Amino acid sequence: MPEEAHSADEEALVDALVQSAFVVMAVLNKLAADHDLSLTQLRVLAILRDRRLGMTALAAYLGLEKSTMTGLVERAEKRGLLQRAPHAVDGRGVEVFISADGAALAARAYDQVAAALRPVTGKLTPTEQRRLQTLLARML
Amino acid sequence: MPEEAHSADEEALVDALVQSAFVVMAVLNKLAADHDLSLTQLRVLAILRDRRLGMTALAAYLGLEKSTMTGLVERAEKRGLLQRAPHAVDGRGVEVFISADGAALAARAYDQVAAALRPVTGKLTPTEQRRLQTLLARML
DNA sequence: TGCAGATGGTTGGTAATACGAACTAAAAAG
DNA sequence: CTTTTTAGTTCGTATTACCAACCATCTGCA
Repeated sequence: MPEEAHSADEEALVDALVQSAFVVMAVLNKLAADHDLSLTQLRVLAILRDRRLGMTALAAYLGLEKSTMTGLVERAEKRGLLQRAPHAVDGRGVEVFISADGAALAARAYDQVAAALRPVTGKLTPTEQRRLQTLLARML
Repeated sequence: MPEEAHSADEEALVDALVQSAFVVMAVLNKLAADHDLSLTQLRVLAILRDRRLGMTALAAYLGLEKSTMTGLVERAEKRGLLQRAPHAVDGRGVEVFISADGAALAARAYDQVAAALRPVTGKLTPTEQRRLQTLLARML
């Protein structure tokens, strides 16, 4: 028994969204791999581009358990992409923030994402691109 | 040095695409987890909904190494979601195909994806939804 | 026909990801 | 000043995924 009836239109939209998600993810994944990063690590760098966060907050952003973060951050720190420092006020807390190397890598990766997606986005005219962007923005 | 200059428009579109990809992925991931599946396993089920494939072909669809497939398919088979049979003609080959249970689960999951995305897609009017779908389809 | 090379899969080893449960230390609440 | 909550880490486990090495079979070609 289906959860709920759905129209052909809805089906088409869901398909399109899922498919485009996989395309984007494939690009991100490959790009991350080129830099010897996992997708998650790339996400961490992206998140910390303009923020400093504690482990728990970071985990929340990513939708992961905090216990997962320890190793993740540890490895990134060992590679000099992130840094950890005890929280100024809260004696338990740790603040994670991006290093210069990490920021540079994040910036480079960002450009590469745009470049890698250009063949895809390029199939639309500039007007269409703006319309697509607007629709997606409205949806999120 | 940036790979290539990019406009503010392009940046906005890339951001929107990436963000929507993560939203969709989060939905898929959670949904898969609800069924005790990984995202990859869910993908396998989706792919095999209307096909039988060999291990190598399946790996190609997923963009993974064939050695990765062995364990993946093995576990899914053990759970009765997939089946394996020697290829009729090619003595080396294995054909992987979905079982009745697997198909049922895939169908259920599909409905749930649509349902889970409804709060998101629902932010657009039906007309906008159609336009979005059209634009995404043109792009892919 | 017969053998060299290509192809399909598995195996084994390794690293990373992610979870949950249990634990320490510090902070907040009472 | 206890009790409880919160922040992070540690430990054990399963899964994902890769690579290299490895059979078995199949294909091309001499």
